[in-house]
Formats: sequence, C-alpha cells, structure tokens
Amino acid sequence: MAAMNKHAATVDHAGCAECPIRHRAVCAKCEADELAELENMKTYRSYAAGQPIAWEGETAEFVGSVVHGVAALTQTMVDGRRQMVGLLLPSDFMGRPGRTVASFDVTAVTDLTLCCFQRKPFERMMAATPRVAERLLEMTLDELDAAREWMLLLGRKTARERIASLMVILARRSVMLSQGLPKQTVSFVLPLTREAMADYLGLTLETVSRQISQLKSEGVVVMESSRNVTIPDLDRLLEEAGDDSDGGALA
Amino acid sequence: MAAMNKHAATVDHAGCAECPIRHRAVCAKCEADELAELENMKTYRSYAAGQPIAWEGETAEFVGSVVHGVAALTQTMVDGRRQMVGLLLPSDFMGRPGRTVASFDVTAVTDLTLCCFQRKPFERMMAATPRVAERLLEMTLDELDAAREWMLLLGRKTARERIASLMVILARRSVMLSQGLPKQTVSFVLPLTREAMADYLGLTLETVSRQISQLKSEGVVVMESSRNVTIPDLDRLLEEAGDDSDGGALA
DNA sequence: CGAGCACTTGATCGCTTTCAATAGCTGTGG
DNA sequence: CCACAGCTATTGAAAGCGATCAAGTGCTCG
Repeated sequence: MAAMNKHAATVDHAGCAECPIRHRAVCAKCEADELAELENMKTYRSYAAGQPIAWEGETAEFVGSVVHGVAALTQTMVDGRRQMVGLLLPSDFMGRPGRTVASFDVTAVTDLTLCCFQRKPFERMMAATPRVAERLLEMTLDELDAAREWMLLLGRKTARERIASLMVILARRSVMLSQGLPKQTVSFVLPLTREAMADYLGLTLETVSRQISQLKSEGVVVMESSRNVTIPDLDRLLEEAGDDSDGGALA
Repeated sequence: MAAMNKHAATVDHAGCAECPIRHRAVCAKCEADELAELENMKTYRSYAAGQPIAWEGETAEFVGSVVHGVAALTQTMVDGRRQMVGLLLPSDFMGRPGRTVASFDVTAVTDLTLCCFQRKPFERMMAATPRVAERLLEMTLDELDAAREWMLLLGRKTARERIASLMVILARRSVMLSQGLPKQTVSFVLPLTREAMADYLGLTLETVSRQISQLKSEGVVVMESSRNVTIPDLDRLLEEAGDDSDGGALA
C-alpha cells in the first residue's frame, strides 16, 4: 500500500529564503549568514500518513521542523490506552535539544515533510548564536501555553465542547494559512480520522462520531463529507467550545 | 484572618550563594558576576496560603522563582469549572518573558516566598547573557514534558489512577528534597486540600475523597491524618498509578 | 460551646464508554 | 461491471464510572 512507502514530496526548494515556514520556524529570526549555515546542515525527510517517525525511549538522531503536513505526539499506557499530547503543524519544531531519548511516540498523521538537522551540529549552532535559541524558547513557551489550554479541555470540558474546541483550532489555522480576512464562514478539511480525534480529545471514537453528528444535526457545523467541514457561524461554534468568547474574530 | 495577610517569611538570606534553590532555578548556570547582577535586581515577596499572585488577562509586572512553598496556575471557565494547569514548586519559574499579560491565574497554595525580578531588567539580562536564557529553555522544556504527562492523566486515567499518580509525584519530590537514599517506605504531607487536588486531577472533591478512602482501606496508602501520608510499598503505588513501572526506584 | 471549614460518606443521576451491528467508501480482482 | 475485502464512520442498547445533591463527621478557633 502507498501508505507504507516513503514518497518524494516536493522538497526541491531552492533554499531557505523560499521556504514556506521561513518566518515562523526556529530559523525565523536568523540573518542571512546564519541561514546559510542552517542550509548546509539541513536534510529533508518525507513520511507517508501513518508512518512512525520516532518511538518513545529510543534515541532520535535528529531534530527538525515540520514543513508540510501534520505529525502527532502520543503516549500509550501498558494496556493500550492512548493519548495524543501534541499536534505538530507546519513550522512546529520536533525533538528536544539536550535530550537524545524521545519522550513520546511521534507519528505522521498526514503525508509529511520534515526539515531535519543532525543533533550535534544543531546544538553547537544553538550555543554559538542566540537567535535560534531565543526563537526556540519563544516557541516552547507557546507550546506550553497550548498544552495548558488542552489540559482544561481534557480535565473539564464535555464531549461536545471538546469537539467544538478542536473545530475552532482547525478553523483558526485554516484562516491563518489562507491569510483570509476574518469572516463568519470557514471551510476546511479534517486532517484527522475519528480515532485520531478521539486520541487527541480523550474520548472514544464512537463518542466523537456521535457528537459530530449532533453538531451537524443542529447546524453548528455543515459537512459535505466525513472530512469536509464548513462552519456557518463561528461565534456559535465558539460558544459551543465553552471558551471565553474573544469577540469571535479569529485574531 | 491570617490567611488574608502578607506575612514576613525568612527572606533575610545573605545572598544568592546561600539560596536554597541556587542550583536548580533560572540562575543555576550563572557565574559569580552574573549572580551579582541578579542579586541587585531581585526582591523577595511573600504570600499567605490562598492569596492571589496574578490574574489571567492582567499585566504581571514581574517574573520570578519560587523559593519556598507551592503556587498553582489555574484556568477557570465562565460557568466556574476550574482546572489547575501547573503546580509551581521551589525553583520553578513564574511568568513569561516577552509577554506582559498573564495567561493563567496564579495563586499561593501554601505560604509562599518568591524571588522576583522586574520584567524589563530581567529581559535585558536574558538578551545580554545566554546562561539565563539557556537555563530557562531547559526548564521550559521540562515543564512541557510534565504538562504532557499530565495530559495523559487527564485524558485517559481513572480516578483511582489519578490519585495514585499524584501521590507518586509528591512521594518522588519528598524523596528528592530529603536527599534520602531510595527506600520502599516514604512519608510526606499533602500540600493541597481535597478541592485543590480535585482541580489538579480533573475530578470533584468528593471523588478525590472517596478514592483516597479506598486506597487507604486497601492499604496502598496509610494516613495518620487527612494530610499526612505514608506509602508502605512504592512499587504497589506505581502499579496503581498505571505508569510504566520504572523499576520502582524513585530515581 | 457553637461557628466555620475541610473532609467523609451515601444515594441517585447522567454522560461517556463499551459492546455490537450496520452503513459507506475505495481499491482489487474475477 | 459487480462482488468482496478492508477500512472508516455511524448508530443503537446497555453498563459503569464519576458527578451531583445531600447529610453527617471531625477539627480548629473564637
């Protein structure tokens, strides 16, 4: 099956200057000379949807940034219960400087391209130039905030609110990527299966399916297929998510 | 009531060299000259148990480290549901460089002493000397790992497993602080009320109480009072927590 | 001694899980 | 072209765990 093979994505970028994640990834603050150094040490790797990238407890020989696609960090208990603890979207950083052993399983959720750096040279560069380390700190603090928002969802939100919250996140990202002006209607494709959503939301896949059906029947979301979502009224969705409304604009 | 008043803790440390968190806080990697600079800008602040330290959405005028005591980061939904999203123990850092608006409510859980820095001078120092920034990145990455462990607990663990997991964390900390050699029996004081535990664990206080009672009746924990815990068999507790057993030693 | 607070315990309710069957979609091969 | 396998998703019925509502206990402090 195609899903089991690495496949060559479009990784023939002329250089970092044209990279789609140039201003959001770890390299965002780099000057031309630093970028050139990174350029020399980078390698692209591609993974098909479903492929493992790293296993918990094993040494990950590289770190890197997501260029295209989506990857998931998951944790699994001995009896098989599984919880997704992070979703890596384009520009997100994978791997931890200063620690060679991965803390979590990493899997490609969709077809995926990573911009990888060997651990040692990258750590040397971090020590030498502050810009990369600064940016990484900034990104890590953002991730920590996101993880804490997620803890509220997992600890206190109802199944319905969890689904709505996930939709809000995906809608927000869709708006950001398309650089669209804030409008009330948004459409996007769910990059996750029902099972992956369940793993993310701390629910079972049946509950995910049921709650989506209900939101659909009430007109909060409109679905052309099981993966194509349209949100007719974002304010309504935000209410369902149980978040403090931030005025409704996906700022 | 005493709980509403600031009270003077023992903050008359001669200097950073004698500070109890000297080798674990943000200043851990600093040389003597850098330490002197921090010494000039630091102020101690004390809070009584229950006092607020910062409110979500308001500007926090300082950042700092926990010296003594325990603080909690919490998030509250409009209808009052509350989730603790972080527990700040001695040496943990509070506040986010580069962001003036607090993302979460911060409250003193026990009587508390903070070693505070004005935001601006601290940020200037971070930009000038890499050691502080390096250490902060390290600490932030550790916190992110801890947050992700917590997401597994909130998303997938049973009430019983959650209680056991909290006990494991507190037992582990108690062993670290007392520098004791790893042994099978550990005693410690619960720094949290049942309600605070519930907020941390994503449960109600009644469920917390019931599960503690059950663990007690089964001999997994022994309690001299409602706050004094003894763990007669750590391996047993680890099993109950549902974590991969790491051999049982609280390494 | 009584007020206030933290905690415990009981009874019931309801949401989510579990178990189970069915539907829809996609690709493969006769 | 249709049948079928394999997978994803939906839906139903029943069970269970934790929440909710409600007393009651024990401790500390005035």
